[in-house]
Amino acid sequence: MMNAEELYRALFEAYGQPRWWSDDPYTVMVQSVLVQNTAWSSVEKVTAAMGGALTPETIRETEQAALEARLRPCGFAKRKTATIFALTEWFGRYHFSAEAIRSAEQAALRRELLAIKGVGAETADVILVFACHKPSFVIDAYTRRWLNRLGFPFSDDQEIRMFFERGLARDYRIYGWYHWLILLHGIAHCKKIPVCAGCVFKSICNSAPTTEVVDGA
DNA sequence: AGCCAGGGTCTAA
DNA sequence: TTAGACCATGGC
Repeated sequence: MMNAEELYRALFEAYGQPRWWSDDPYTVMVQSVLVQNTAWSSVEKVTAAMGGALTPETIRETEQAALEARLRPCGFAKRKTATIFALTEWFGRYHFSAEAIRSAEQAALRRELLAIKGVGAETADVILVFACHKPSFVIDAYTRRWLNRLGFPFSDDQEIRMFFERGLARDYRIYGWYHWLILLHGIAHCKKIPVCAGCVFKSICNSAPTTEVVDGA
């Protein structure tokens, strides 16, 4: 059974150097809410439609009904709008400063984020890693499914968190890259309906077909 | 048609 | 504390 670091190397080997979510912390905050239970293509569509308007200043000046209308393609527009306003207010308490959130204490930031309605563990951890530069491992549906199919007996997210946080250097960049690699792998091979052809983990994956299937057959 | 998409909240037992 | 209903829209 591979450990967290070996799995990382295998993903890196297969997918190469992953990109960062976004260098702009506010973009990370908004998109992490938009993507909840939603296809990434919808997030891109809305983000593109907003043009360069993804700033706290612009969002604060936007009427609630207007923002709802623009977010509609991502689903759950009412709730996501409220959450984005709340997140904006939270960021405002740090004067919309990247440096301010990055110099704050990780545990306090996580508590504050989780106190915002519409922000759960995954969204909070995405913001912690990609916006606040804190090592807080992001566990999403792909992560659970991937580990499960590789045969790990984890029964809850706490055990998954320990597996990664105990096995890796506490470097937020590794956490972010790791999450992005799992995402890339998930999209390519680890959806609910697995695509085993060409998967680097095929030989050790529970969802791999027992009888060999030739690509394209 | 019906399932799926990078979740989160609320409620009942 | 855990499982299930519910939230909404678009793509395939």
